[in-house]
Order: sequence, then structure tokens, then C-alpha cells
Amino acid sequence: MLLLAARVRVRFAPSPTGYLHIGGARTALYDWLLAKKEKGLFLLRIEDTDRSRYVPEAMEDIMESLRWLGLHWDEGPDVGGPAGPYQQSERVELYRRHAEDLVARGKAYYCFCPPERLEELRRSGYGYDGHCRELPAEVCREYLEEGKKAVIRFKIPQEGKITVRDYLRGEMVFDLQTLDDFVLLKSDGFPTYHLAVVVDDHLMEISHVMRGDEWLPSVPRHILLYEAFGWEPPVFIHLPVLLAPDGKGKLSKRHGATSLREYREKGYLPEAVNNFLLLLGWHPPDDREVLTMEEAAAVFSPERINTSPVAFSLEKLDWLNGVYIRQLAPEDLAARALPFLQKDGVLPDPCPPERFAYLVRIIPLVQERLKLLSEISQQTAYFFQEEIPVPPPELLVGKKSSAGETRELLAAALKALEGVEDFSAAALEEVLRGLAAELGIKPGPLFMPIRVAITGRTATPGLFETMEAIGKPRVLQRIRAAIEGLA
RNA sequence: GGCCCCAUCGUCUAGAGGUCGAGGACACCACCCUCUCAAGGUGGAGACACGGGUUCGAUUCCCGUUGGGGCUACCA
Repeated sequence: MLLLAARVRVRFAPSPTGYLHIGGARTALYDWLLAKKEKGLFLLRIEDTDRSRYVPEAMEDIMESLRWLGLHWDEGPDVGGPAGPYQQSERVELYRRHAEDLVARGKAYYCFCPPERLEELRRSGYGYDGHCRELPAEVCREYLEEGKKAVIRFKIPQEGKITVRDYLRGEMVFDLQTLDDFVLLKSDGFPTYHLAVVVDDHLMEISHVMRGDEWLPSVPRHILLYEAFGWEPPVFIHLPVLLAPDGKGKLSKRHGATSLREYREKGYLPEAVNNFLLLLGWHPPDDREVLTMEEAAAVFSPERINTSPVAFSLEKLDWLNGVYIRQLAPEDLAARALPFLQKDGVLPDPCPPERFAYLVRIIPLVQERLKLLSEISQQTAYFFQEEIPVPPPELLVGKKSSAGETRELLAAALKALEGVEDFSAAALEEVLRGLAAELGIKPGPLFMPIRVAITGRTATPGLFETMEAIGKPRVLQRIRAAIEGLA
């Protein structure tokens, strides 16, 4: 007994079978929020009891992803803690002892049924039939001594009903006859989920269990186990499942990105991902939906978690990402965008300080236009390049204009710009607006060819700020190149 | 098949018997702002699955139907 006191202790208990799933991230977030809100502790426990599905890199990815989200744990496999170890593969002795204890007390039994028999049983549509349940003790001992493969099964009481409780859904009644004698300890000596989760949640003094609602049908088994051990069960809070964006079927790889790392690689901010996940199944007491995790932790309450399935639709995530990008200080955004620019070859790695300083200067121009960090390269490449490809005439010449006219406009602009000493946005605006007035045309038809000439794009930040940032020499040179391209 | 869960705008949701001729957010449409694109502002369209009850009164409570989802492994 650890006697860690009656404070809230929650755990996130992923299985290292792959990268951290977006649904798992939500569970971890809710766990973290509850711990924060209640001034409790958040633990990380790795449930690696299935050796056949074990993926070596998974554990590192899970921890790295959680850290990226800022969901730091108080106890876990890397940091340790009073209830360790926090990796189930290091606790197999513990599970075995508990399973054997149940056998000794007549609440569980050894089963020697071969896989083929079990397979047949499964096809019949019912669970295990209790074949080994009443095996005489001598026979059992004999088999064991012979080294026969065996599992330990839990003995489900045969009659009656069991009432279990979910925090959000209330009481649920299950008929015991619909439950079969499930396996506690596998023949390889590892525990099944059911045994391990109950033993660990108890030993680690978990007060609230949050997990996906695919576990709802297993609650009776767990309650029965708690009763068999004579333990007090924790509060169960089952989170609504995440459905595919079209609402049909469970979210899976078929429906786009399901691992957190993919979102990170696409250029989503952890702030946005957290905020988005927060809203998938939970709603704040007021209508403020954009909130930091600190703000969320202050008002988080499990009562407000929904029970109906949730379609995982990304529209709001994209919007939230834009919101958080706009809130960032330029230096911060630059630092976060840099890896994307380097990956795309726009900036070198390592990045020289003066280039980074220039990036910081550019950032405010594109900040409110950015939805994903991964868009940074295509939106800013022309700032960093010495020369850009000469824009084709179809881009340069407006719908209502001609090549000749465009050439003349650019030539006039070039002439006016050559005389500008102070190449600042304000001065440039004055000069170019003056030029348009002089030519007797609206600003638009003059500005657009210039924009395309110096950026190669029709959609850019404000023209004058852009020109200032690119600088006089490159601006003039690009306009000259564009004029030549129209000849 | 058996067991379990769920059901408000396209999506996330508010709503806990009269306050609802159903509120917010994203997305969508229009207009405004405007050198383009964004951002921002204003406005618009858009939902209580269906059928029975209970009640003076149901989005809200109960039952059923339908629909969706999950579980039914020596996987979690």
C-alpha cells in the first residue's frame, strides 16, 4: 500500500503499438486537464503486454508527442515515481502473483484448452464455455507439472446481474450470463489488459479512469475483478469515440492523418491541436472556445464531457491554427517556421543569424495569411531568393490589358522607382499612387503587374511592404526582367 | 446473431419541462473594408430522426422504431 492520500490521480495508459493516435492524445489531454484542475497527479503508464504487437519506436514517439503537446507527467517510465515501474512488461511477476492468488481462492482457474478448440467456440458465436472450470485439482497439477500450456481464466459468477457505473452515463446493468470466463494471464506469462489494468490502477491508486468508450462493455469484467480482489474501483469516465470526418465508422488511417506526428509535420501548432482536441467532446461553460490549456484547466469539468460519438472534422482545427499563428510574436513564429523553410531548401541549416533576422522581419507580412507552418515556404520563397523565375505573360498581363500596355506600365513604374532614395513602404506608396494618378488609371491595374513582376504571384502581402522587404536592387532587377519577358 | 452505448444546423456544440418563434463556433453565401490575398466587420441560409406515451405544456422525462457506433481474442 502506497497510501498516496485521497487526491486525484489519473493516468494515460497507451499501448506502444504505433505512433500516438490523435484519439489517444485527446484522452491524455483530458487526463492532464483533470489532474491540473483538481491539483492532482498525472501519470504515464505504458501497457506493453502484447509482445506480438510491440513496436520499439512507439514508446519514444508517444512520449515525444505528449511533450510536444505540453502534457507533462508527474510519474512515468522515464521519471519514475513511488508506484513504479510504469511499464507493464516490468511488472509481470506482480500480475502473475495476483492471478495465482485468485486461483488459490477459487476465483480463477487454469485452462488448458488448445487454440483450435477456442477457435471453434468462437465460431459458434458464444464465448468460452467453461470447459476447464471444474477440472479436478490433481489433473490440473499434473498438467502443470508436465509443462502443458495454460492460461488463467477468471471465474464469472454464473447467475444474476451486475450493475456498474460510468460517471457520464450512470448505471448500466449487465446480465452475467452474457459474460464468459475471460483470460487473465496468457500462456506466455503476460497479463491480459483486464488483469493488468485493474492491478495497476489499484496499486497506483488511480482515482479516475478515463479511456475511450470502446471499453464500456469491459467494465463489468473489471468491476468483478475489483470485487474478487476486495478492492475499491476508481471512477470510470468513458470518452466518446472519434468517428471518421463523414461520421461513418470509427476514425482510421483511411480517413487521413490519425497520428499526432502527422499533424506536427503538416505545420499545426500544439496550441491549436490542444484547443481543437479539447472541444472534441467537451464544451466550456461559457461560449469562449479559444482558450489556452491553462485557461481550460481552470474551468475543466468532467461533467461537461459529452457521450455521443464525435466526427473528426478538421475545419475548425485549420481555423484555430490560424488564430494561434496570428497570436505568436514574430521571433517565435520565425523559430517555429524555420524547420519547414529548411526542409524545403529555402533557408540553409544551420541558418546564419542575419538570414534568421531577415525571416523575423518578413514574418509580420505573412503571419495573418498563414494557416499551416508548412505553407511558409511557398509564401515567402521570393523574399529569400536572389532571382525569381521570370513570370509568364499570362500572369503578368491583366484580363483587361495587353502585353504592350503592361510593358509600358512596368516601364513607367521602373523609371519612377529608380529615383526613389528612401525605399520605405510609405514612400513607395506615395510614389506609386502618384504615378497611377499621373497616368490617369486606378491603382489596381498598375499595382498588379508590379506585384507579379517582383513576386511571381498574384496573391501576396501588401505591395509596398513587400517591396521594402525585397529591397531596391532586386525590385528593379525583377521589374526589368519582367519587361524583357514581355518583349 | 448476442450484449452495450449514442441520437439538436454540413461539423463541434448550448440546452437539464414553460426563458426556444432553439443560442454560439467552424465551414458556406452576400455585403463592407481594400493594391491582390488574407485578416477584420455586418448580415444571411442552416437542426431538435420518427412514432407512441407522461404532463396544462415536451428539444428536455419514459417506451418503441429507425439510424449510427462499439464490444463479442491467450489485442489493447
